[in-house]
Parts: sequence; structure tokens; C-alpha cells
Amino acid sequence: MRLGERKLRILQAIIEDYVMSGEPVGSRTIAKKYNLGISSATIRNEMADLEEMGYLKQPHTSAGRIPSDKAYRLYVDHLMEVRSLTPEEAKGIKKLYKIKTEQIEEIIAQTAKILSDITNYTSIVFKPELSKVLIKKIKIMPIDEEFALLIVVTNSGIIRDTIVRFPEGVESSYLEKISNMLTERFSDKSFLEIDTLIIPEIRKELAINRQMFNRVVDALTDSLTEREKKEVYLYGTGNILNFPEYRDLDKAKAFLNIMEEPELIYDIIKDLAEGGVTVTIGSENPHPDMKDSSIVTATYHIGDRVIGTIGLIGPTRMEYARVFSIMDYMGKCLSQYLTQILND
Amino acid sequence: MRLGERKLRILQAIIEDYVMSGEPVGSRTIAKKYNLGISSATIRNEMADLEEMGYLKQPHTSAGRIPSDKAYRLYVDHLMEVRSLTPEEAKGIKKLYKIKTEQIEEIIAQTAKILSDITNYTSIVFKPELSKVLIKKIKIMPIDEEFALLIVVTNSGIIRDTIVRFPEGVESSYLEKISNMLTERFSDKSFLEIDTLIIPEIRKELAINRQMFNRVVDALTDSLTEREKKEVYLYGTGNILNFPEYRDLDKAKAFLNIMEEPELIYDIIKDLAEGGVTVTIGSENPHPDMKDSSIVTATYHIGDRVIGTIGLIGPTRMEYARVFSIMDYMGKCLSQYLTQILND
DNA sequence: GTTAGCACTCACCTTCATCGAGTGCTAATC
DNA sequence: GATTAGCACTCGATGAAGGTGAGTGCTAAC
Repeated sequence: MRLGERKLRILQAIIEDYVMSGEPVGSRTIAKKYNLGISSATIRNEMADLEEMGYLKQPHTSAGRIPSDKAYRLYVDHLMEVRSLTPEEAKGIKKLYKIKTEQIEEIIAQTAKILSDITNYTSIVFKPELSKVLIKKIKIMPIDEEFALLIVVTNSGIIRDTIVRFPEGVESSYLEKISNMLTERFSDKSFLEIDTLIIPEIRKELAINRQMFNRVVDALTDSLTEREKKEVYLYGTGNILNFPEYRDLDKAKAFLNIMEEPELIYDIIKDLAEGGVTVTIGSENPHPDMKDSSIVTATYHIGDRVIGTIGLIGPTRMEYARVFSIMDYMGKCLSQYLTQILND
Repeated sequence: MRLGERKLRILQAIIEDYVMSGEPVGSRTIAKKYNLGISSATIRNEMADLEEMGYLKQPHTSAGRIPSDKAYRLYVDHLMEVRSLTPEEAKGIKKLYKIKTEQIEEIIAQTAKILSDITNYTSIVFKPELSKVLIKKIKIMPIDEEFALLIVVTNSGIIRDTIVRFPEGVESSYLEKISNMLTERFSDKSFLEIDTLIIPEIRKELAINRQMFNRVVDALTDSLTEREKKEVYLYGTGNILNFPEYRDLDKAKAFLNIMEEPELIYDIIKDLAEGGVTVTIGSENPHPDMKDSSIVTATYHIGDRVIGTIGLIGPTRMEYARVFSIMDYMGKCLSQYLTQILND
């Protein structure tokens, strides 16, 4: 069976109606509300075909139809009409930012809040990913005889610090030497390059004091990788309770539990396309507890380098077209703010 | 009317039964399950008295009684039997800590998770409050001509950093001078002392370069105060959906919304007693959306200095006695870990 | 190929009766 | 005088019965 133009139009109408109402859509509704120029009986026939092809489901015999994940996928890829925000809408969003601060964290937190407020879904914003960020300066500062503080400054303005312990004691002159050497070698490199290329190289050269050097490198790796996944801003988790699909308490609980492990979401979206907006629909999602939820993500960048991701999570019955354009805009907005702060 | 011994015993039985079952408790249940040696009719009479005195409520005429907030307060203050954890229980909890790291954040996050896992309530752990912490070292490190990094190391091992901007340029020799001076003046002082006593004093002495000094002090104040309230670890927000009192979606939403603003909770508990375990029951709580929830808090410390708070949030129908002893233990446990890490 | 018409399905709502846990009151008992 | 047994009463919860209506699939006519 082929998916002719008429079937597509009907499918589109069903999806849009269902997304709005949350109720299964019947043939009569489509015939009346959408002027497709065909009768409900014809639509019924087409709907039966669409169901056979896997695009529609019936919750029970005497109810209307609801779209399947496959239908949403088709919709997102080919059917939906994404219009970019009007200048007024865009201005409205920009107004929500109350930026006085130059704190990057503050801007990111606000982005999460705004996203969830204007969409009514749950928003998630990952802090800039350090492995994609360029290192500007590394410094090791002695605290006392035994501890030192390792500080990394990056071009995104984010700073990481960790305590390094040298049980065997430490000379500050040596630390300074290491700092200088690391800064020289690492500056303007991304962590990825450092980890895979430069460190092994240095290890070869540097025969003496290997133990101490290893401590520093371990701390550096720690501070740049391990903590990075956790730094997440979540907002609007309570919003999902507005959707009838989460009335089921077990589903709501499963959702909230997942939101407490943002690493999972990170794992799900981390492989997605480098730029632009992506949509992951229900069962496309590897995690079983997320098979009723969709995720829409966008990336943000500093200059040309993608350094982070923003996401919206909601039921599969999501206003994809609207969310798509909002995410696109917010990604750009955030990128612009960040780039601007750094170039100021 | 006086609250005789028998009334107290009955009230205690009602509270304990209701806390377990979540169902209104009838006179017959009490007579049968708790051997008070009196008949249900007597209990009925006493219950009518207790209701008149404001300790019990009836959801509707033909139902049993449930305790009021006033009753819970009485219970917590005088009736409940707090037993400390058995050595086995204590060991069980300690086992849950998978501490390899010496990262304070890691330990705190684990504490939050453990608390919520073993109690099934929502846990909240505030990171060490810096105004109560002693400063050990302050350093200003130039990043480039315009920016410098201000770093504060405290005795709790927590480090704060902020970027300070000197639009008019900066000499690194001068920064070093400021660093040394600040370290000397501030070390072993708490932020509170610094802010109220020492800074004004320095301001007086230091006539030149006032502008630059102000920038540094502002950044210091910022880094130590503004961000501190937000640093919070929450866990188990989904747990509340297990309690019938939050079946009402609006209540659940209100709860989740509050959990997104931990500052509110901080405001509620910040005035509580300096040490030990505290209990805030339902309507004792200033925030209207929390009038159905209780909060139990404990403090943790480094050495003798209280530096932070852990809390559990659940319905007013909470297992106060059990939670009380767990919180007491966890507070001590966390204090011990932290103190140990720093003295290692 | 399209549509009007019709019988059929089935979730949902309302109504109604029943059930039972729990109460308050009264009178008998200790 | 306090306690208790007994009893009538209340009222939410539960479940069955019946009606309603949105929706379907099928058939026959256009």
C-alpha cells in the first residue's frame, strides 16, 4: 500500500488534532474540522489503511485513533510546518532573560527555566562540555605541604578546580614548572586532543617524577570528565503531571526517577547530530522507561565550536513544530549570549 | 480538660497506627490492636475529647480519626520513643557509602541519595555554608590583561572561584600583593567576620587603588554569598507519589514546584536550632504550599563548627521516630567523613 | 472510487442499592 | 462516677444496571 497525498493529509490532521486535544480522533472530527473535501466514510477507510500500515492505533474498538511513534516520526520528518518565531515572539523570549550577571551558570539556569515556562514541558540544559572546549591556562597552586589546587581556565570562561594530594610532599617550584609546561603544551587544545594525543607524548618525554606528574594528570582528567556529566539544570519536572498520559502514577514516578539521573538523558542524546535540532520519539529511545516520552534537543556553541546541549522532554504527544522552532531559537540565543560575554 | 496519661496513650496509638496505614483510625482498631485494657466505647469517649482539644480530626462523620498537626507536635516533643540505630543498622548505612573519592561534593551527593533511598522520603542536602567556614587562603591569578581569577580555599576544602574583571588593566605584581595581604588578614576568619569587620577596616587603611580593591572584594563577596544558597542536592522527589496524600495532582505539582526552588526550603529551615535534629510539621511551615509536608533536618559540622544542613521532606504523616534517629546518625556520619577527609 | 446509512461496540456517566466501618448516645454494670 | 454493651444512625465506598454517544466496519447505492 502506498502513502498517497490524501493519506498524508489525513494523518497530519489526526496528529495535529490529537496533539491538541489528547483525545483519540474520530473520522467525523476530521471531516468536520479539516476541510479535506471528503466524507467521514472515506476518511474511515483511509484510517483503516493507515492503521494497517502502522501509523495509527486504536485504544479500543469503539474509540477514535491515535498516532503511533512511527506516525510522529513521519510527521517530524516530512509533514510538520516549522515556522520560525515571529519577531514579537523572539522579543518576548529575550525579555524573559534578566541578565545582569556575567555568570555563565546563571544564564544557563535561566535558559532552562524559560524553556520550561514557555513550553510547559520539562527542560534540561547541560553545562558546556569541557572536552569540546579549549584550554587556556592551567595552574597548580600549593595550598600547604601536602595539597595543591589544580585550576583549569577554558575559553568558555568555565573554570574547573580540584584538589590534588601529594602525600609525599611537594615543592612549589616544581609545581610551577609543571604548570607552565602544561599551559604551554595544552593551551588552545581541546581536552579530547590532550587526553588522546598530548599526554601520552609528554609521558614519554618526562622520565623523572612520573608519579607526581601522573597525580596531576589524573586530577586534570577527573576535573574535566567525571564531573561534567552531572552538571545539569533541570526545570519543570512537575509539568508532566499536566499531561493525561502521566496520570498513571507509576509512569509519573518512572519519569521523575529518570529526571534524577540526568546522565541517562545525556547518554541518550549525546550521539545525536552535532548541530541543529533533533527529535527522539518514544520508542526510538533506548531506555524502556522513556518509551512514552519524546526528547527534542538543540546545541549551543561558542564561536563555531559546539559546546553544549539543551533539551525538552515531554510526552510523545508533543507540539513538535512549536517546540522545534523554540529550541532552534533558544539554542541560537544562548550561543549568542555566551559568545558575546566572552568577547566583551 | 486535661491531657491525662490515658489520653496520651490513646493519642500515641492513633498516631502510630495512622502513620503506618494512612487510613483514619477507629476506636475499635485501637481497642483490638493496642492492649490498653479499655473498651472501644471508652476510647470513643476519649477520642471525642481529644478532637475537642484539637488533637484529632475527622475527615467525615462516619470515618475514624486522623491526627492534627498539633498532635504530631505533641508526639514529636513528648510521645515518640527515639531509639538510636542498632549497630547493624548503622553498619548497613555506612556500607551504602561508596567512598573512594575525596570530593566533598561526591560525599554530599551520596548522602542525599542514601537518605532518600532508606527512608523513601525526599532528601535535601545543602552544601557547606561558606559564611560559617574559615578561609584558609585567597589568591588572585591573572588570566590575561583584563581578567583575573579569584580563588578562595576554605578549611572545609570547598573552593570558590570567580572571574574578576579589571577593564582598566591589571598588574600581576599588584595582584600578588593583594592576594598576600588578603590571605594574611583573612586566614582563619569566617566570611561573616570578614564581611562585617575586617573589610571596612582595610578599606580605611588602603587609600590608593581603592577601585581595584573594591572589585576584588565584590567578587569575593559574590563568590561566597550569592551562589551558596543554590548549591543543593535533592533526591527522591518522585517518592512522594507513593503517599496517598499526594494522589491529588495539584498537591503533587505544588510539591514538585517547591522542590525546584530549594531556596524556599533553605529559608524555612535556616533559622532552626544550631545543632541537633529539628522537626517542622505541616502548618508550622510558613509556606502555604508546604502545609501538608513536614521537614526534618539535622546539621553537620567540621570540627565543632556547624557548616551545613541535611533534610528530609515528606507528608505530615511521617515516621518521625525512625526519621529522627536516621537523621541524627546521618548528620554525625557526614560530619565524621568530612572532618576525617580534612585531617587526613 | 466515494458516500450515505445502519447496526454494532464499548468506554463513560449516572443512578441506585447495598455494605460496613465508624460514630454518638443511652442505659445497664462495676 | 467511670466504664461498657448495645443500638440507631451516618456516610463514603463499592458495584451492578442502564442509558448515552462517539466511533467503527460493512453494505449498498451513487
